[in-house]
Amino acid sequence: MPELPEVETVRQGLRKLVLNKRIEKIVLLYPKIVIGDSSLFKNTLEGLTIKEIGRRGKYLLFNFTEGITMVSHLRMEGKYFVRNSDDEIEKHTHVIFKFTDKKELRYNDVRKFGRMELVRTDDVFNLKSLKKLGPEPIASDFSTLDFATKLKKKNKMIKPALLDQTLVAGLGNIYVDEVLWMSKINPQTIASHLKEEQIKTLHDAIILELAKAVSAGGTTIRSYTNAFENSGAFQFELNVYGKTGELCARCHTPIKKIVVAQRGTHFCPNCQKVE
DNA sequence: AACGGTGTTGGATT
DNA sequence: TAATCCAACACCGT
Repeated sequence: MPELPEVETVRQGLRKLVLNKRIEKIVLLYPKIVIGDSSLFKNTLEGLTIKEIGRRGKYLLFNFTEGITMVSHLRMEGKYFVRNSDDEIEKHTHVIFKFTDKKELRYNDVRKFGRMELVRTDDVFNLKSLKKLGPEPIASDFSTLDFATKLKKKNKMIKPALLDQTLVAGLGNIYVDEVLWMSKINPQTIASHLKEEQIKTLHDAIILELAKAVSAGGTTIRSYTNAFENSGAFQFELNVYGKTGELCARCHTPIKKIVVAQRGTHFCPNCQKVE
């Protein structure tokens, strides 16, 4: 499911739903979702209150009282929603955060790939997974110059380079295909071969596209919903992802799908020529 | 009905 | 060090 726009939309919904709620009890139906000692996870969180919910890249950061943070990654299909404590437990619910007001936050994940982990709030950005993240894709953090310098050193195709989160945080398979189409860059172009002008275009497309997707509440392909269980609307703005065989909006050439770095990759063979 | 593909990440391998 | 491959899991469409 979720790339940066979806995670951000989930974050905004969760803030409205669970901020300042106190956890009375944690129920772990599938403890493997938790990284580290699951009893410690449970014992630590019981009694704490959710004070803020942040985001870094595709990671949600739940800040609790007592200087504790839960780092949560939804991976492919993780989702959070709120239920009453007497509502039936759905099939793929794995973690339940029961609040003192008889509401509960439930973590649901069909594929069980998502993970959550407790760390001291002061140590969050020392986590290996967060430490490696590149800048947030907003103009104030994401410098064109720095992006260009790093790309010139990458002896790797641009698509996997953008997916690995170190050049810029938050892009996944959908938005990478979209921003490359926007920038007329072939996904198999070696990053170091990109021209100055293309890098600038790509940089700006990343910022703009992700901002637009956040405004639209993210992209729902099959299962993504936000914390209120609403779908996003950005799927209607996509130009290449899932459009195999449909005509390119710019030049009317059929969109092609290939595999690049083990990921399905959609592009226009006419607009996005290899450099 | 079996098989390949699915929005992600990180550990193993080279 | 860095690039590449693949497992973790369940479901869906062909």
